Amino acid sequence: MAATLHDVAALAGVSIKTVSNVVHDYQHVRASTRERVQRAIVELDYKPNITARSLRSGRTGVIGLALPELSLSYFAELADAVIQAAERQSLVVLIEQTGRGDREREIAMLTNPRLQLTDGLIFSPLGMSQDDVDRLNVRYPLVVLGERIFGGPVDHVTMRNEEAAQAATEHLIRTGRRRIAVIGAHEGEVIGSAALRLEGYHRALDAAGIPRSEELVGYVIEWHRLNGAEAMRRMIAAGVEFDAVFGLNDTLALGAMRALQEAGLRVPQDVAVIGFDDLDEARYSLPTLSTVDPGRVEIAETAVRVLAERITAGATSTPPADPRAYLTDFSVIGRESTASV
Amino acid sequence: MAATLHDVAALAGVSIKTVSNVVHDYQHVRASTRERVQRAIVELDYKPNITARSLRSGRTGVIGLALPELSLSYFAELADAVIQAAERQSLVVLIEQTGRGDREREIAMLTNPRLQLTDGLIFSPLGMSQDDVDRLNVRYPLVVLGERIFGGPVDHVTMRNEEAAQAATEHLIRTGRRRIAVIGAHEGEVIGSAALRLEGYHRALDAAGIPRSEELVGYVIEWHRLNGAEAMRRMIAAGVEFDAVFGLNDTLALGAMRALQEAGLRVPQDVAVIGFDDLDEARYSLPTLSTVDPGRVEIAETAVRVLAERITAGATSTPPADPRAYLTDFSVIGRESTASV
DNA sequence: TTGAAAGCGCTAACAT
DNA sequence: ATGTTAGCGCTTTCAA
Repeated sequence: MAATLHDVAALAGVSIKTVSNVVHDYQHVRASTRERVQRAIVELDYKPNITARSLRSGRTGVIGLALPELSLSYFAELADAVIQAAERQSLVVLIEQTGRGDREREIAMLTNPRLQLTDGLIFSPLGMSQDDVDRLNVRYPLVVLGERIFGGPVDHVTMRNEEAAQAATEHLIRTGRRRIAVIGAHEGEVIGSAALRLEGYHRALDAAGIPRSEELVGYVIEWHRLNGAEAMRRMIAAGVEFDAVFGLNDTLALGAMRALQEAGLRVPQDVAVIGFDDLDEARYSLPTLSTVDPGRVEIAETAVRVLAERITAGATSTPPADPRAYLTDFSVIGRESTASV
Repeated sequence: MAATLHDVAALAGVSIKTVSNVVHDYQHVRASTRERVQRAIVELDYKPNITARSLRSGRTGVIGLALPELSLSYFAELADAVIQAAERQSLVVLIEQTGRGDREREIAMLTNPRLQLTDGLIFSPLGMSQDDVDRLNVRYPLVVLGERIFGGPVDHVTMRNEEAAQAATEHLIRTGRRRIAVIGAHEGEVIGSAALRLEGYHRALDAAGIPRSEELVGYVIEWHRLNGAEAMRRMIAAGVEFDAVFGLNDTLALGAMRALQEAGLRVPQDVAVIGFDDLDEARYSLPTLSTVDPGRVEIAETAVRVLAERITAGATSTPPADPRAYLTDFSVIGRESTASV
């Protein structure tokens, strides 16, 4: 059995309060007493019981991170960043997976009793929508990521989807491209990353005086390589002419690039390609993929910081009286796939 | 403030024991009483306090997973599998990252107080070695993954590296290849995945009567795409002749494939390529990458099951008196990169 | 400067 | 079938 405060107190010949004082670096402890206690702590290899401490304090030092799936590279890299940011705040991260856009599971996650020993939650929904905004009315600190829900009763951290997508498209236009295909649109969807990024794409076209063309929009169901490749193949097969492709995320762009190469089209000579996300693998494809860094690390750091602040602020009121929205900076990263030819 | 057992008991006009009985589906509760209690539970929205329960029971329902980094696809996919397996056992997973082979951090992780509210740990070291085997003598349930340490005092789950690598090489030989390069060896290393897989490669050559050739071994420092591409480029630049490449993991193989294509070599016509790991992305490269599925899902499931068993068995003795080793089944997955030409 | 003691919310042994 | 009660190990008044 592990040593407790009582064991240490008994060995040092003091009360548990004194041991507790020493453990917490309380100032008013006589030096000799402190030393005696410290020796006992070392001798018994005493470690405070975090569960007991949590029961008293109501804090566990654990935050939850609910995301779709770690197999999706974007979320794996996001989780990496969140864990690192949490570590700097002496917090530890418990990860729950909600699946690829499973609305029901996402809603259920918000009341998951497994989150009980968590001080707060960073939540990245993929299936919920604006209609579900009331579900965010939870009694614990919550920070929401992404662009499924805006204006909720909780803090929100997200990227500048529209502006970043516009910048990516402008990057293509700047290299002289005019027939710019976009891969990854969601049929009839008006919320979420797909809709916002598509809107940014349209704005860039409009600003440049390039007419919009429905045949240049590639629709997909999911944002995986396969879908990107299939949408691209369909467009090629339909005889659509284009000189550039904007993949609404890197994975789609990589899939599209594969389809282009299969069809004998050279990247970037015949077709320039740009993605979105700045995944690790965008740096290693052939050719390397130009993309947009949407500020993933900043998103993680902001989310953890804001959550930690709400936790520290205590249960004054949850949801908070002053929910805030945070937007991260983005940057376009030019690589081989959009190099001038 | 959240409702407690006492609140429910008061409202229902019973003792907390009765409420507890209802919560735990204890049989001997009069139907009318049960219903009254249940109504009170609903009315007060009572949720058992897991921290308090943990303090009593000594269990938290949380297991730790310590791995190098989620940004490394293999570990992201492993974590995904572990979380899913844990969920089936009603366990939740807390993830700690130790970095890319940082021995010190790995050793420190084993005594990390942040793991206190964890019932046990699944540990995937990348920097520790056989010399550190004594460090695994911890006082909590521990399952070790990988091939850095064998014969330790704890349960161990790993893949059949040698046999799987031999099978991958034989797959290449079966398609008529004789000059088989291998990418990813670690200079002077005798333990770990690299050494084991290299040994499997050699065995396959020996069995087929193909002479070993040092010039066909590509050394790298890390197992990333970049290293695979660089090692491949060096070999091509040195004028080494080969008709196949075995990447000691998928990432290396994908990097090597990029270098081959840069050099104008066709895959699989000029050079066949096979990897190791069966990452998601191996299914989407151009050409799709043949690989070995080392049984990642089985590793995760076994690790969680064994850990859960040790936890349930209780603190009879940790380390266990009968540490066991588990080996998973593997399978070679033939895709385009090794298709017959 | 140090100690005594009351809980945090729950489980489980014991009692009725 | 239901109630009483003693802790789990810690923090935190309140006293001394």
